[in-house]
Amino acid sequence: MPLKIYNTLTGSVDELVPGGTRKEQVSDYPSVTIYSCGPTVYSFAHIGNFRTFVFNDFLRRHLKFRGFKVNHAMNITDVDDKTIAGARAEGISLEKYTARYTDIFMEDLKTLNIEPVEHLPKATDSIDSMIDIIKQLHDKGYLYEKEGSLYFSIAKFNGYGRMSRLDTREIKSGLRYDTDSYGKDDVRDFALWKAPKENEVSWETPYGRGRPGWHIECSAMIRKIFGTTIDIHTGGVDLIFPHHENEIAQSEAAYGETFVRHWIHVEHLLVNGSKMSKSLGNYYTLRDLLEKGYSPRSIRYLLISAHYRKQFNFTLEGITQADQALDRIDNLIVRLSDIKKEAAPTPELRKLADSMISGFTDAVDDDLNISRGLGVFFEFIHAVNTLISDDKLSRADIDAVVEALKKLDAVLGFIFIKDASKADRDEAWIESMIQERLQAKKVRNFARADEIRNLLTAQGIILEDTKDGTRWKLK
RNA sequence: GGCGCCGUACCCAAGUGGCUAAGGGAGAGGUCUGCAAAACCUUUAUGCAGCGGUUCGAAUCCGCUCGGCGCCUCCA
Repeated sequence: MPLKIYNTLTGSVDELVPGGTRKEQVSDYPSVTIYSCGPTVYSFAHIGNFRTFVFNDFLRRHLKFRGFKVNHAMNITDVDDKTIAGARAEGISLEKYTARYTDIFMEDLKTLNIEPVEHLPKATDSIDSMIDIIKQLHDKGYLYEKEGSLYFSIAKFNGYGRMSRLDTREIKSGLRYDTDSYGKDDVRDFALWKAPKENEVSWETPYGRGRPGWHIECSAMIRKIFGTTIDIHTGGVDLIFPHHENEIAQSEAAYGETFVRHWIHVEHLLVNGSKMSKSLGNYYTLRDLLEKGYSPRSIRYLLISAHYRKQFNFTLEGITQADQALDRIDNLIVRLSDIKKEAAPTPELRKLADSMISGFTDAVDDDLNISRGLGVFFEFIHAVNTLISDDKLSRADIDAVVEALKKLDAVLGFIFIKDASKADRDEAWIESMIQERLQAKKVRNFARADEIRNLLTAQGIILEDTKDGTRWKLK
């Protein structure tokens, strides 16, 4: 079964064909080239931003799981109005200012168990490629200059607005003007290169001093890193227009070849029914949530668990529910490791594990339907639990389950990461308390047994009495 | 005003023409237990916002109505 993903450009669920030519074997394909719109490093990213980044990670992990090679770039926007304003407000250099938020962002990615991508270019390192685009556009007559800024003329580009289906629309009249729209020939024309303002960073170019417009950096980096048409470009839905539409226009006008084959856009995270955004102030940063005691693992689970093309209402209760779902996974692992029976492996289990993996793969291959995939996974957990309860599994079966879980975790990235480690606790002491309690129970000194249990509970340690003994876990 | 998406149980969420409407949380019952807790098992929608229509057959297609959201402006 081929891997199919919704393509914003065509408006349909299309098979992913890296390199543009269909092959017999997945291994015959060239690396899947992916570009993801990254953050503007002017402050902390919020959890809505991370929905997209977690999605990017899920996508690349699934591609690798399916046997594709992946070559993935994500940009860091380190020069724009907000970063310039932020640096100025603190009286430090733009570099120093953006380095701080870049570091924070990278830490947050790591916290969420997001894999590093192959390329992490900064806008300010790609100025030469931007100038090349401008040169091409200049030579081909797509740009004009107004008051020292260079604009792209969308009227000259055939097919502008194809992806956002904007071409038939009228931009609503009476919209407020932003400072850049001043003097443009068409309101939709966009700045490629902005005239320098006083005390602002700027670069020298053959077309005058200035700094990059927003859209050009992505086109420039893609050109610089991948050279030609790439397979996948991802970002939030809010970038479809105008950002991605403008990228297409300037890249295809400059180089005369298809820019991106497959556009993938992630829907918004909502809070109380409206879009989470900095300007509305209704946002949580990752660090806000960690301070409240929620685990990165639960947050990753929550963000990944809803289908990427559906708006998702974010709630704290949702994180708690995610946490409970993860408990169910953890409990399976604990019960497995407690199996004592020695016997030959159960063929039934191997079959169960294989069909779980293929069911999961089919679900995720179908436009990354993670919700269905998780359903398959939890049905498997249920089935294995039943086998354990019926005493049908032996120690020889543990590996088959763990192996299957590891395969899944290569895609999900939340099964085997641990937040609070048992090793952080004084295990020997806990074990001794458990032994003392068992002794007390034996001589029917239940008051002492309960006292010990309460003492441990107060420290966040939960005792589980099973017929094979007592085990403990952290709350 | 233009374009688009969504409305499935107490909550979250799959399913987009055809067996008994996945899965997670919560609730209820059970197993285990000195009692608990935890864990596991069982269970919870004759119905899929409402009303019409198409069809042998619709949550799924079409129309209308109601409700919510997004984009059209910096934004993941």
